[in-house]
Amino acid sequence: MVLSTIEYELKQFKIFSGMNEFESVRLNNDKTIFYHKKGEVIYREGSRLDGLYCILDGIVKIYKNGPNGRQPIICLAKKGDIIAYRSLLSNETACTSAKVISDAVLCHVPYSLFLYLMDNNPIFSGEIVRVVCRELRSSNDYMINIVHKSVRERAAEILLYLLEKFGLDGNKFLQIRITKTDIANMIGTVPESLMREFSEFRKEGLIESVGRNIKILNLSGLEKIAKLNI
Amino acid sequence: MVLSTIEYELKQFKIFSGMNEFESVRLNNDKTIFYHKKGEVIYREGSRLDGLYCILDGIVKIYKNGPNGRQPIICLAKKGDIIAYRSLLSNETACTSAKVISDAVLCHVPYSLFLYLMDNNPIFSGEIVRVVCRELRSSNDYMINIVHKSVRERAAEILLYLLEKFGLDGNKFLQIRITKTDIANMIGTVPESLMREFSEFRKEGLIESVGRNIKILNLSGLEKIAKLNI
DNA sequence: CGAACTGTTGAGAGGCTTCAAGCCTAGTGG
DNA sequence: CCACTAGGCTTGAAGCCTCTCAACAGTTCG
Repeated sequence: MVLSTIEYELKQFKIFSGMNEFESVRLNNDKTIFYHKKGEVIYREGSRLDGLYCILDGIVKIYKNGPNGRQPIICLAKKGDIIAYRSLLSNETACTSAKVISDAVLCHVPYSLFLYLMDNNPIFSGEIVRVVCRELRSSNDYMINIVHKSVRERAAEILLYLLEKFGLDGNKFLQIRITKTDIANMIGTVPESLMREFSEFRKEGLIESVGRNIKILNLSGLEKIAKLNI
Repeated sequence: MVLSTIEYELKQFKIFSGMNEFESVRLNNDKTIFYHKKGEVIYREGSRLDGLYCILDGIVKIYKNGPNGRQPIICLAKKGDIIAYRSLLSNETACTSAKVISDAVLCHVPYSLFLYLMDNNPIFSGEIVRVVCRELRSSNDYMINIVHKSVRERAAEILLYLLEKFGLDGNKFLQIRITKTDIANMIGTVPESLMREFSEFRKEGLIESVGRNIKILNLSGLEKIAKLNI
C-alpha cells in the first residue's frame, strides 16, 4: 500500500467523510502510518493512549487479561474499523490490549486532532457516538449469548459472526485464518471444547475444516443451532 | 415527591448541569413525570422509543429476552441514572426491556429535546458520550467476569456490585430488595445454583440472609472470593 | 530443518443445571 | 383486615456438560 492510496483509503472512513479542506490537510500532516506484523502488540491494557487507530488493512484482536492466564477476546477489528477511541473519550487508560493477528496497516490519529474534530465537526462526533453505541449494543448481545447459550450454540454462532465479518472466498472458505485458541477465547471456552463441537459440525456435514481453514457448507443448519434472535 | 422538588432533582443530573435559561424552561415544559409501581414495564425490546428517561427515584432493571425463556439482566438503574438513550443515539429500536423492581419516579425527556441538546449543548453531549463509554467499559468487564469465573466467584462479585451501587443500611443490610431469580439472571446462572453459593457464604460467616434481605458481614472475604482485578 | 506452537482426540473429574418437593413470603381479592 | 394463592425460597439427588490433563500428529516460522 503506497502513501497516495492511503489518503484515498482514509476518505472511505465514515468518520472522516465530513471534513473540510483545513481538516483534511491537518489529518494528512498529523497522522502516522504503521505497518505491523502478525503477533505485534499495538497497545496494552493499562497504558495511556495518545490517539486512535484506523485500520487500513489486516486484522487486529482486542482482548483483555482475564483470570487463570486466559485472554478473552472482546472483538476482532478489520479494515475500516477504528480502535482505541473509547479510552480517549472517557479519558481513562486502556481497558483492553490490541494484537495483530493478520499483518496490518494502521493509521494513528493523535488525540489533539481527535478532540478538535469531536468539538468542531458534528459529522465526526455524531459518527463516533454511533460507533460507540453500536459497540455497546453488540457487547450486550454478545454477553447474553455467551452466558445463556451452550458451547455448541456459541460455536455455531461464532462461525456465523466470522462469516458475516470476513466473508467467504470462492471455495466457501472463511476469509480469515485464526487459531482455535483465539476462537475459543472469543466464546469463553477452551480450545478442546471448541474442537469437539467443530468435530460434531463436521460429522453433521455443516462445515469442513482442515487446520486453520474453515469451509462453511450449511449456513441455515448453523443458524438453527445458534438459535439467533432468542 | 412534589413537583417543585423535581426541578431541583433534575438539576442534580450531570447531563443537565450546563443548561442555559432557555433550555431549562424547555426541559420543564417538555418533560413528563411518571410514577411506576413495582412490576410495571417501562418499555419493551423491539419498541421504538420517543425519548429518554431520568430516574428520580426507585430501581429499574434493564433486561433482554434470552433463550430458554430466561431474562438475563444487563444492569440495574437507580436514582440519578438515565436509561433508553442508546437506541435514540443510534436511531434503532430498543434492544432491551425495562421493568420496575422498586417503585419508581421517572422523568421522560422527549427525543426532539434530546436531539436539540445533543447538537447545541456541548456539556450535555459530552456527558452523554461519557455515559455510553462508561457503560461500554463496564459491559466489557462484566463479560469477562461472567465468562471466565465460576458461579461462586460471580456470586461474591454480584454482592460487591450491589453493595457498591445501593449501599448498606444501619444494620449492614443491602439497601435493595431483589429476588434470587433476578440476581441469578444478573450473573448468568439459575436461582438454585445461586442459592447454594449463598448458603456456603452463610456457613462461612460472610453474609447473613433471610429471604430477600442480605446482610454483609465480611467484605474482604467476599472480595477475596470474587478475585477482583484479574 | 528443528523447535515451538497448534490441532485433535480420549478419559476422567467436577461444577452446574435440571427436576422435584416442601416451606414460606408477599401481594390479591373478598 | 384476613385468608388465599401464586410465586419465591431452600435443599436434595441425579445426570450432563464442560474443563482439565495427557498424548501425539500436524503446522508454522525462524
